[in-house]
Amino acid sequence: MTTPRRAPTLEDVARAAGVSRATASRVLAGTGYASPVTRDRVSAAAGRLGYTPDPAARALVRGTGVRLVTVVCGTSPAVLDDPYVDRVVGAAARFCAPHGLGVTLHWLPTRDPARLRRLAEDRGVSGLILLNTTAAVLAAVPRTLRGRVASIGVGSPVVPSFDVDNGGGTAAMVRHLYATGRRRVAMVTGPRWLACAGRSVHAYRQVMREAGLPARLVRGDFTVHRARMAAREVLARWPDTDAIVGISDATALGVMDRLRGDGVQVPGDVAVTGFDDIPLAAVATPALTTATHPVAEIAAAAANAALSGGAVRPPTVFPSRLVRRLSA
Amino acid sequence: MTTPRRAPTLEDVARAAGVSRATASRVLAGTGYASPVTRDRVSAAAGRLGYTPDPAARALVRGTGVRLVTVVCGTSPAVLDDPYVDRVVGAAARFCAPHGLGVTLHWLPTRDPARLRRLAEDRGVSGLILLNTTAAVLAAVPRTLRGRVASIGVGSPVVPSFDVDNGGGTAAMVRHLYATGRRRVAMVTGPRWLACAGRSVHAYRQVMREAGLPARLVRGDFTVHRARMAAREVLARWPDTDAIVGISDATALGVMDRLRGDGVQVPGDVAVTGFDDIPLAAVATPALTTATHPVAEIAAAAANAALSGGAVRPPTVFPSRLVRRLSA
DNA sequence: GCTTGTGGTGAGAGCGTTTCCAGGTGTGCG
DNA sequence: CGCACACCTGGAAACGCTCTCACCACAAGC
Repeated sequence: MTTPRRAPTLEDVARAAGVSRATASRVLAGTGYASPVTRDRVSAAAGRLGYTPDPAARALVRGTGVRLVTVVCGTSPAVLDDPYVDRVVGAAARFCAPHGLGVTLHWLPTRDPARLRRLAEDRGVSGLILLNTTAAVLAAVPRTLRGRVASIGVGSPVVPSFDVDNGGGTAAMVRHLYATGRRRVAMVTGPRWLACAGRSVHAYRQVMREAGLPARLVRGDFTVHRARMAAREVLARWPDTDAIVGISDATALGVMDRLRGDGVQVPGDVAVTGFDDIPLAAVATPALTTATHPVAEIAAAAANAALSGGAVRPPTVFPSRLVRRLSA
Repeated sequence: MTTPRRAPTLEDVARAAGVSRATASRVLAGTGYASPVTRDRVSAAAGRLGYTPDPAARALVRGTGVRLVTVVCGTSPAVLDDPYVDRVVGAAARFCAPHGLGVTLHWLPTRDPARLRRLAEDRGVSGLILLNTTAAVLAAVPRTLRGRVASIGVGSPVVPSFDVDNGGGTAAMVRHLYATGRRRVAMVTGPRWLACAGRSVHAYRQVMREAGLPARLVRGDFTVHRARMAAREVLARWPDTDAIVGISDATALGVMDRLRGDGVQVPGDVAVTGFDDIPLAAVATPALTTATHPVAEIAAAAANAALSGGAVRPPTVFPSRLVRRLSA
């Protein structure tokens, strides 16, 4: 009877190549000296045996941790239920797989950013992606974490940050509405403390101001439920509204649902736009005009930054492209 | 100047409690003997120091791995892009976080299930969740993996499996259509090789047969794009169709979009139903009648099974509840 | 008295890796 | 020739944890 086929260790590779463990390690890591012939023999042996380094042993000796944590800031753990979070986690997991690193999800109360310290001290954590942070949270990032954190959605001078060009996308959207004759354009936003929402709102305000038009803002929270109520509020306050900019596709879909319920024609009476270009935007009624949001690319870039600990550069902004469909 | 606050180790806890490392380990793990007073002292010390065991060290010595891999079977890596996969990964990540385990994503070619062996031999892997598997893939699960695998979506005698009650949900749906007067009910399915799709189709066939009605089946693939084409095909082949059962909400939404484009009234001319109850189902036009699908619960249960290595029991079936809205 | 348990404890090995350090060779140069 | 210096290698010490094993004290049984 054969043994249950233990995974090959560095020791096995070294023995097969006729060198010491230290040498094998050096060759495989590509650090330090190694003669060409040893190099070949070691890599050959490793290939033949199908060697993969044990991430646990490696993490232990390097003191480097074994998982990437996606930290979602918010007022309650319910923020973890957002499909957006799942997309980020999925993309991060895809990125981390080749490194033998897993991904984990964690809720951080916005009111108590000090809890970040726990994560900073956890030896299992090799990097953090901060989602939906605030300036306060970013300020609470302990020094020991510098180089292991990346932020998605809010820029920072001390943490590498990544996001879609909310401002540019929203500005283009509002201009598009203007170009198609809309003048009484309202916006359903997200929570005020979210920076990405802030940038969108800012862009909206700016374009409207440039056009000499007043801003019409109603707060939402990214859920379709809240968006429905917001739509009603918009029409109650400004009955002549002829366009509503949703901060996200879910928001826009909620708005359209409400308008339809009230017998308002889209885009005939009121044009509606979203942001994100989720797959279902194309099959909404009418098909939703929106702007792209490369979530997966952004998450991968953030994961990379959180793991490679590069220098802090100005926030990386991913372009957003207008997708014109029927709703506006 | 203080040192950068190294995370406390078991050694530190032991010293603080005045016992040996071995004893501290026993107390914290709850294994073996320990007098009540020692127990108290150790737990107190651990609490005071904020001790968390290093997952890497623990995995190393226990030979237990450090991440849970979500294996998605399919013909191309594109299967990883399915939002459903992200939801499973997100839920698994939430479940694994307290254990210090990360989650990773991996594509397994349906044609080449032997590649599972690589994962089985990877010491970094402590458990596997198989998604969209086939009987062939399940048969290829190496013995060394028994007790560390769970399957979502397809049952197996050797692997604990979990899924929503596709059959029951679909049967209830078809009966609902029948009860509301629909007699010429078609179905847009998923790929034939997917077991979950098979169960839905089977249930549909059975209910139709019991009612003495012929089955009308068109294959889809869970994308809205394919669903649109499938809808057209349905109407081309059976112009008198008065209801279409979608295998998923995305499918149903695609179907509705096509019907609308063709000037067919929903639910006036044709009723349409989905499956999953995604948030956007409620804001579709018309609001989509569908069945619930507790993805997060299922994923958590599967993660638990893959990690705890319990005995193989008959597949665990999570109930699906009918959600009646306007489309049927 | 001596054995046999049984509850409680600590010394120490070992998990697989990286890395420091102490050697070796050889080559070039004074 | 002697010495520096580059190149190459292996021994061994960590990293933080679990777990086997040996040990000690005490009680019960012959």
